[in-house]
Amino acid sequence: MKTLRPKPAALRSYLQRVPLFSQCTDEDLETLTSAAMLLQYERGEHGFLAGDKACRLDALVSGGAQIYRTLPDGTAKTLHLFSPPALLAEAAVFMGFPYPANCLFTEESLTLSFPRAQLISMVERDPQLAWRLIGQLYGKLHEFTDMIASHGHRNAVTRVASYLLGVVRAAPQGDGPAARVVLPAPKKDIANYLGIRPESLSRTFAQLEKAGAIRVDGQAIHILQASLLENILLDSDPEES
Amino acid sequence: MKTLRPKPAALRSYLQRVPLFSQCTDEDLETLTSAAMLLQYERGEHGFLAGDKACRLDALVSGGAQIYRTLPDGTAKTLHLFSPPALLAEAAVFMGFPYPANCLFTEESLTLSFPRAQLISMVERDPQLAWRLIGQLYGKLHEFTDMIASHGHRNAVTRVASYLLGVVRAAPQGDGPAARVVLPAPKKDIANYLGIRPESLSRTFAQLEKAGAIRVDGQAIHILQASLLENILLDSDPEES
DNA sequence: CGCGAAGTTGAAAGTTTTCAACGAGGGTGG
DNA sequence: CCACCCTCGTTGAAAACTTTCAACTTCGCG
Repeated sequence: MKTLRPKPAALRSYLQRVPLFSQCTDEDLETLTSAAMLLQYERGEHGFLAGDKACRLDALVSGGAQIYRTLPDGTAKTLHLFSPPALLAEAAVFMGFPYPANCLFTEESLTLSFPRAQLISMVERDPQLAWRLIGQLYGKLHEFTDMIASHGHRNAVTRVASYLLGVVRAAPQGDGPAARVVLPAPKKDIANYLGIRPESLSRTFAQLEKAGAIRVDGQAIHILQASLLENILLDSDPEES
Repeated sequence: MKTLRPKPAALRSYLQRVPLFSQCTDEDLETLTSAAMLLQYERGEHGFLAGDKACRLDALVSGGAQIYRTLPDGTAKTLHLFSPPALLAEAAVFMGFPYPANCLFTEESLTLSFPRAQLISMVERDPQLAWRLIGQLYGKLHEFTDMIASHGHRNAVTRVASYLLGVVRAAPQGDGPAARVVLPAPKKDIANYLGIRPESLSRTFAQLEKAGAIRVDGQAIHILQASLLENILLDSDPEES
């Protein structure tokens, strides 16, 4: 982890990409800019560990991160995959609780880091900001809801199809003939996130590729026929060619 | 669904059991009491459906409820099982979004129902209340986190053990020699919540019973040896007798 | 008393995991 | 600049697990 010293203007431009602060008053932005730090993390480095005191809020502005938890039997379960812009563990930070899980950067990343005390006082002064925070939490709750629902899918093919469709929907690219999805983490982490083994994910990709629904090119997945994926969700027996 | 007309004093006593409002000022409690409705639902009745406009907040004060979503293939997935006291879909209500899932009462239940507009203005007047709301959302986020993590458990036995331990921990009863857990819904719904078939849950209970870890008595589960369950979580090979 | 929903149990079928081996890619050090 | 190593990803075959299908029992309720 390295602390960068960017020009205030650059810092300000990063700041405006963070959804929570995008509509702040100039005064608040000024305060934030003066106290925020721009941090650089290597791939494989940890942002925080479960149990750490949450005294700073990190906003991911570039790169990628994952939140994972270590289960009693020693294995790890990925709870969340983040692409920028995203807030990391904002709920724990605002509540002043220790982090409930670990944060690992899956690529070289940049984060904006804000001291908790300052955020608290800003929220207390500005009801608008409180509502936006509640909105953030709602959004995350909704994501988790979707994730749990998708774990209900019977087999691996369905879960993967559901995941791919979810990502293309969230991506800003045209979903026309051949949308492209770049996986936000190595495939083994995607597999863990989806609740299957890396081998199963590999086989599932191969199967979808053979069916003509996608084309796999390293971490990039080309969606050739979204309709095929959608059919898999509708009926788990899409009579593959 | 039937609207009851309780005495204000009774209504007030229900109100104080709702965590979000337990520390409200007398004035706020007065306002809430005058606008709140006490509703009675039958087992099998719906509180709301996905897509409905969330214009009231329901607090479960007795009985039981489940939140479930219908997947594209027509099957249902239970996302949450509620025992009183609990708030139902508070995030959607405060954000003014339509409900993202369905609410079904698993037993005859009583809820306190508050009009959204009133809650919003109360939160805006009272920063303390806003923080408690954020705390509520944090709590729910945390629950979902645990749930997703528990879906990471390899086999059904481990998931069930994890679930049982989670419930005893949340229950106020002594966890001494033989704690007792009453399932908050029929076993088929518990199974769905855990992401397994009812048959598998039945077999798993039988297995745990044979191992001497629990005793199943209808919807009541006696935890005979919590340590056995904990061992299952630590190592998925607890050399069963 | 009898019906229907819920739960249990058995055996076969289907899926995923596990174990193992191999190939490709990136980074490091000689 | 190349060899080496380690991680990641892929593929195969066997093992383990869950689901499915079906029959039967239990329980609650009219």
